[in-house]
Amino acid sequence: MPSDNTAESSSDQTLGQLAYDRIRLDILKGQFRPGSPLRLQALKDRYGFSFSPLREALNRLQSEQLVVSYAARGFRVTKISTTEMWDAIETRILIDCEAFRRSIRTGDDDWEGRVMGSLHKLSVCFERNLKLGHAATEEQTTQLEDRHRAFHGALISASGSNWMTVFSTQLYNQTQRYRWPYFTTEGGNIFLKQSYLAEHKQIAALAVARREDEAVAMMAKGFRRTGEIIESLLNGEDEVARGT
Amino acid sequence: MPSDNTAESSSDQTLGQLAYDRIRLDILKGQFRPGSPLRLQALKDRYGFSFSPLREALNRLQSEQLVVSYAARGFRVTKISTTEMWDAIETRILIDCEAFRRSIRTGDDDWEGRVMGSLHKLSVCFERNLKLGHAATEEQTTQLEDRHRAFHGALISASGSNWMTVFSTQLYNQTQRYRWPYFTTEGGNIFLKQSYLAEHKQIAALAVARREDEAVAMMAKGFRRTGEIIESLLNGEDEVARGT
DNA sequence: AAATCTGGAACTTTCGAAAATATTCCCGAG
DNA sequence: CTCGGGAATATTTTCGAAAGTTCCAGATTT
Repeated sequence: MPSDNTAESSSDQTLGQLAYDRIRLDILKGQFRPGSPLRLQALKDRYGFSFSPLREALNRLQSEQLVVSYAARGFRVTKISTTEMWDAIETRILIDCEAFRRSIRTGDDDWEGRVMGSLHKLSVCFERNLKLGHAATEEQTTQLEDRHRAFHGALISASGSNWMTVFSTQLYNQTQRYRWPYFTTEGGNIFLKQSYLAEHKQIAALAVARREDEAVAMMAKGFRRTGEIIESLLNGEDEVARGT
Repeated sequence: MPSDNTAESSSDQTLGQLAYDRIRLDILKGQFRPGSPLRLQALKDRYGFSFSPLREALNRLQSEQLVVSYAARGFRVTKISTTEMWDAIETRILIDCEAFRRSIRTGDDDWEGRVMGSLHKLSVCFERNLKLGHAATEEQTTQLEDRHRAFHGALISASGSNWMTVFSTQLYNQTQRYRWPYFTTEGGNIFLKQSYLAEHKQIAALAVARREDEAVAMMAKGFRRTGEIIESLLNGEDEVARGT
């Protein structure tokens, strides 16, 4: 079954690349608790890579703020907290909305195609999940996340700005960290909410209709609403709520 | 002579840290031509670090878009071009202006102090440079750049957003790459233009006067004008103008 | 002459161990 | 009992060499 994401797919990846991909995914999925140390020996045992590629991966993740390092004391998963989450969300609104605006203004047929195409793939997946009525398997959730990411990528893919794309991706990664732990719960799984899919359909419709302000406003609202859902769930937990 | 920047200064840096700092600085100063390969042996000879710390540094720089890597073919300095420059400038305007706005709205006495203090240090340096009337030494230019960076950092230092700060720094680095090569030329050295200092003084004045819109507008205008100066100089050169 | 092999040099990437640095734990002094 | 001191242990960081790729030039074939 062919993969969904737009990976570069060249068969010649270095081990460092692979290690980077796998560790990043595991952090995004919360396999390592935020704030916990990433010991090299443990990573070696887990993935089978040796020190060099692991170090390579960790250094890159450090620049992307998924990992922090302390001189001679190794690496840790970056902590999470509601203030950190809101910072990521509000900054993403700043970036994505501007990139979205530009795309709506200058996007051509190809862009519209990407938007509607990725929306369709998201919908298919989404409805399968809705029909299930409960938390899906890990693999299904992964696919849903991938397609959700692809859809948001498509929306801003005609911005013409490389930097906005890079930053958007980085912030998407951050927010995914907050979403993922709740995909197993009823109330927290946004992919189980009918309204969430409807909202995305409407954003796409407004986009191709070139109704810029409405589209952008709806996107921003969606980001904030997701934040509120997560926040209410986070407040129910001890460990994270008082994130130092 | 104590350093100007707000480095963490702890005496215990790893070699990887050091290598990262030095290579980054050399890229920003154009010591390596954009697009040129960064061979490990050459870097080892130049800095005296061995492969591991060098690799560490290069991987981090890759995440910050200062170098690109090709699997099993090593690292290169990322290319420059006018379109890349304008993307960095416009994205920086988006980020910095929002962060500036927030700082003006919520900044306290400490923030005002940082703004006026860093402005003063910049002015002193600037005027010494102006008095010289010609291109300064490398060391003087470095100090000027450091203080210029510190001033812009101070302006947005009360934004409350970690992400905006991170992105702003990254974009500042990019734009510095374009400025630096022209510090040795009469027409291109912005630090030799009286108006450039006056503008910065005015931005600071408007900021502490909480005249938000005017301050932000002037900042954006300044960024764009610098871009135009660089662009006109770049067009005079072959190699860079047709950046693929 | 154009295109395709092939061998070796130049580099990059990876490994495993040595060196350097932090952390833990135990013990004795106050 | 509490508080350092200091060896023993755990971990990170760095090194140099081995393994694996790419690149290039020259020979060989179409």
